[in-house]
Amino acid sequence: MRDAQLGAAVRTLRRRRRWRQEDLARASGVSRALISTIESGQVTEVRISRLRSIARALEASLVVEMRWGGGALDRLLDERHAALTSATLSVLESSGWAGRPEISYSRYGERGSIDILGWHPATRTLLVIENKTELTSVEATLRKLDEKTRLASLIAAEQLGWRAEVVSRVLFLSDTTTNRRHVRQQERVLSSALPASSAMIR
DNA sequence: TGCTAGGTAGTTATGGGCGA
DNA sequence: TCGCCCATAACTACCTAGCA
Repeated sequence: MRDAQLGAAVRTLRRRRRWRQEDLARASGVSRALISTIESGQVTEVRISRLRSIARALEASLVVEMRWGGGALDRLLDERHAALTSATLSVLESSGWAGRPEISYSRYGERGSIDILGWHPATRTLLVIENKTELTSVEATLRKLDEKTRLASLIAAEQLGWRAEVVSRVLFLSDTTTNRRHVRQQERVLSSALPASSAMIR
């Protein structure tokens, strides 16, 4: 949808309710000036969170999709993830662990892929590693990591013949300002679920 | 309802300091 | 050297007020 179309959609839905811009502004918690800006098609400087509030007030939903170079964006995102996976494998292997990337599974209706499965033969320890270039949702990440940790010993035994006595888990994040901020904001949840810091793990 | 000016609060990038 | 924290400057989104 183009910017002008988005503005027109907001206006149409607003008028359908017989609301003035003032009414929509109050319902969505933004200023009337912003409603006017959006309806005139100048959406580029408006935050997505504001557009979502307005859509919610109109009982509509906002779907944001980023496109670039056909399927090139997916490939680029994969490249960043692959680079992080590669770096993680290097750290793992230099510490005497074996590592297998992208172990897919489908069990009990749960399906997905373990980013890296680490194995330490001497201690029969299995390490479930989750790599994130961007930490968007801590809850979703921890939920998925729990699922993978729960299934890891079964998957490792079936697919790799690794019979573990201990299963642990690690979350690797790209070192970005945004990730650091998210970690600070969700510190209590993260430190409760993953108590060991980078230095301790190393 | 559209538009603008001026002001403000929040966000982000960057760099430096400190301890392990 | 690395990880972490913090201060700061620059930038941006959004507001109010006011006029057409």
